[in-house]
Amino acid sequence: MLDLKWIRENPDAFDAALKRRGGAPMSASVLEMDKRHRDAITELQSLQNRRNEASKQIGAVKSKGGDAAPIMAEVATIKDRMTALEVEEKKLGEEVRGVLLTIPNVLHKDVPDGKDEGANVEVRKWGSPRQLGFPAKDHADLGASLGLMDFTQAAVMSGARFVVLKGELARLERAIAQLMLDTHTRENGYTEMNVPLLVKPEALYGTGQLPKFEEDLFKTTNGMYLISTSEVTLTNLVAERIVEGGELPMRVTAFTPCFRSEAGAAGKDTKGMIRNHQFEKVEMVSIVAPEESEGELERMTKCATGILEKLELPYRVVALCSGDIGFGSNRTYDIEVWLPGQNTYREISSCSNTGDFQARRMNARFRPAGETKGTRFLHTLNGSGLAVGRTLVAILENYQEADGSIRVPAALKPYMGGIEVISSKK
RNA sequence: GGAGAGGUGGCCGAGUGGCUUAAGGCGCCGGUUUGCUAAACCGGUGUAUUGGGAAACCGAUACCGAGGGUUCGAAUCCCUCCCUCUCCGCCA
Repeated sequence: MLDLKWIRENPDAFDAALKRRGGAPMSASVLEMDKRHRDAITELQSLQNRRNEASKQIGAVKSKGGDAAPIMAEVATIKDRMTALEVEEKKLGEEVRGVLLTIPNVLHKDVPDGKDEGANVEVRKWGSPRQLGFPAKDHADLGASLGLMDFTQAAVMSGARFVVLKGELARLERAIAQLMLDTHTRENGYTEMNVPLLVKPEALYGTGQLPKFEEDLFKTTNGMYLISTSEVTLTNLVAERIVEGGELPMRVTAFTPCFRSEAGAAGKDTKGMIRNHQFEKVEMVSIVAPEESEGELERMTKCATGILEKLELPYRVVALCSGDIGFGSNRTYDIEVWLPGQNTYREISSCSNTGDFQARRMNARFRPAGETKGTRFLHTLNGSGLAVGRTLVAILENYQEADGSIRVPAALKPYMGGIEVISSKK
């Protein structure tokens, strides 16, 4: 959510920011609504002031045995106006907030302009695709021929976009998550958390999935939602809180399932486990002071790419352009891993700085160290570290051998109980 | 799910309709005293919105779990909901 005061003082910059996102100017309508709201507040407060004074007089007069009827009559005359104003003020306030909740974050000045993902800019590249010397298979074919990846039976119980992993592949997924968590907790300063997978709508308003992207989520019959990413729960750890400055930076990570309806993705990535309704992800969230967030984004991106380097998987880092960047983010780096089966780089992580955008929605503030009064909004960042399912895909495709077996990456061997090669059980 | 007890500022805790602009204490900040520390004493100490001001600041309004209601006036009375604790039942 944007700062209404900032919009008041910088209407032109606000409209320019909307334009970069491909939106129409809104400053005039927002400020008009804001003006009506504030006028209502001002009038209501002056009436409340008069009522409070009159009520005190009534008490004083009555205690002396006098006649308070004239003053009571005066209060009665302003009562109707007050009731109406209360209703109006509330309605106008909700109207303003409702509009603010649908406005995307202001982009960082260095975000490249562009209409869609075609305009994203490659920032750096690491490793080079291995020369296989035979035609690459994709992960779905590899998994099926190993007898350890079953989409058919998953569809029987759950429908499309689900998978059943078996034996060494199930273990491999667990091993990948272990490596990621161990790396982030031991080397990168993150604290491991175990968080809820079901949340109230408020939590999703806080991180920005609601109100605009409800169709991407699974909703339960009692009005809760399955999380689409543990960014939601990890970031909401500071919701409605005032954090002491000395506690910053807060770095938290979690390994959780994620649930997405993939409403707008019909026909996209229908084969394999690239785009499933349920997948596992290790997420990183950093809560920092405003001055630190730009540096933290670079740091977090390196924490994510560090995993790919441990796994010796070639990747590139891409700066998202204005047309491709997420609603709440002011700047995003996508990390794309090389997939021989698709002969291309595919997204495996997305690291975003949301500035104070989510913090405003969540009312997440901090008191700078050494200051006793006053609070400021925190800055929040989130990044996948990494998508575990897609990492498994990348390992299958990059470590495949001509006979369809999979070598276990060196970094994962300690987590695989000595297994060096995953081969067909047929 | 059943029965009971609760939810008041950073923390503890008083407060059953108007001398409460939420007592008192702890903590924290500043000051006095002091060779230093401690103690003692004095003063200060929330959040948000709104109005005024260039600003430091000054005024107003709201906030005692949340939302409604009664009343000239609500932390206090009424209704609904949420959460916590204890016991019982069920359960991984």
